Amino acid sequence: MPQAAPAENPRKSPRSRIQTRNRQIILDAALQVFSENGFRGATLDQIAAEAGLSKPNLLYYFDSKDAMHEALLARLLDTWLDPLRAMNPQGDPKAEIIAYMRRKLELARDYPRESRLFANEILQGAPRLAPFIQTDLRMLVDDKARVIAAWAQAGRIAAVDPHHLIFSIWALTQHYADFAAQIGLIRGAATDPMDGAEGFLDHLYARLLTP
Amino acid sequence: MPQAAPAENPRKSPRSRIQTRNRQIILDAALQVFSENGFRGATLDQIAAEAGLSKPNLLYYFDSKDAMHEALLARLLDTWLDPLRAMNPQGDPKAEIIAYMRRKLELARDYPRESRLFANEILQGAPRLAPFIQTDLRMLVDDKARVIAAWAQAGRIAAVDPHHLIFSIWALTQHYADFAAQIGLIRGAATDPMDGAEGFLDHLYARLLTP
DNA sequence: ATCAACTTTGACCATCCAGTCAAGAACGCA
DNA sequence: TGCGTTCTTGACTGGATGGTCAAAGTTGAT
Repeated sequence: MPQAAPAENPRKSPRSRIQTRNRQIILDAALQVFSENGFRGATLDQIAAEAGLSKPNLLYYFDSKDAMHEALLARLLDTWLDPLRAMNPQGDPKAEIIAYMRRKLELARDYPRESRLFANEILQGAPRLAPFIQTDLRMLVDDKARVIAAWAQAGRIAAVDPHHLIFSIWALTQHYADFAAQIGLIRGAATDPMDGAEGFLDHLYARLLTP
Repeated sequence: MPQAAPAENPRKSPRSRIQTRNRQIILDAALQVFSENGFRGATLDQIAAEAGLSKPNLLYYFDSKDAMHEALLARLLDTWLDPLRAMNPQGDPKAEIIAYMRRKLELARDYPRESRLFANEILQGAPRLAPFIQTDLRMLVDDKARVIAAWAQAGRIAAVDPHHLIFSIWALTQHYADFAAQIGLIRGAATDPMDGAEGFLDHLYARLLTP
């Protein structure tokens, strides 16, 4: 009985140094390839090449292409909600909202591949994220929407639809990651696509929210 | 010599009623499938099923899967620039910009599949649209950016970066088409994802642009 | 040094999928 | 109705691709 039964254990909870290291390398490569080509557009051979490992080796660490994708999404969701969670109902309304926008903009700048992976997923109708969006994300958004509504009610910010406000922050910040190719082609590849974005968005939300 | 030489002519410039009708049916089906699954995720079998035609029949009207995709993008670009083109340098600045935003929002509402097709393309790095974006779109954007800059200079609207202003309009309007799945899951599938969007965006740009 | 467990890979398989082909069906003009 | 042209399709092909397998290489505890 060769290759006894490393089948299940090692992949679920990596223990050895090699395990952790290679799983990390594979996920990085997979993120690169998935975010560039979408799930179906990505091939294991591409990921293997990117990771510098053989294709069967990939499948030693992950049960399937799907498993890699799932692991990436799980890793992503871990940090995706944090910026919104951090919005403090006790803080200054305008400052809190703008700080949230800035954190999202930072995510778009620092993790554009994650943003594109997410965008790809939603574009396809969110087949794998629907459960998460419908529950965790929805509850969080509804919660914060109530906070914003209360701020507006109290006249501490202008009266705006809280949901649309949140959507606008998502749209405006993620646009710089998801549509970077377009921005680069229009403003010239030389200039950083995000140059001036923070100033513009600061100004926009300051204007929008001032009562 | 069977199937003499319908090879080139009929596909380039459809003449018969059947030609026009079936090319149309195929493009509609292809748009549906491409926008749902991306180019690589779409299969000819899916498109054939959606169109109610056999796969070889598809390839009688279009030389390849690529040709269908190209035809769709060409058709899309025909109308994609019009709303921005229509922005009138002689008109009232704020009204012109808001009218442009509204036209884009209408496009997102009426042609969400086209919007997603476009988004898919840009997400993949705009491989097939780069030539168009780098020339036609870029020139148009630069042109209108100058108009907006002049308006700002003259104090007729608030001082904003014209490029970021245009990007913000793209981001905010297309978001409702491209991320419709997410919005639907958060606000409940019952309510129209675009409900309240126009009011919110009107308010946003009115606030942003008032000097 | 030894051995069992862990890691790596070349060769392979089954399926999917874009595209081909030749024969047959439908159309439209005489 | 007859006939050339236009349409349609079942059966097929070649290459890509996700995944398997058994053998070989490596590691680390004793």
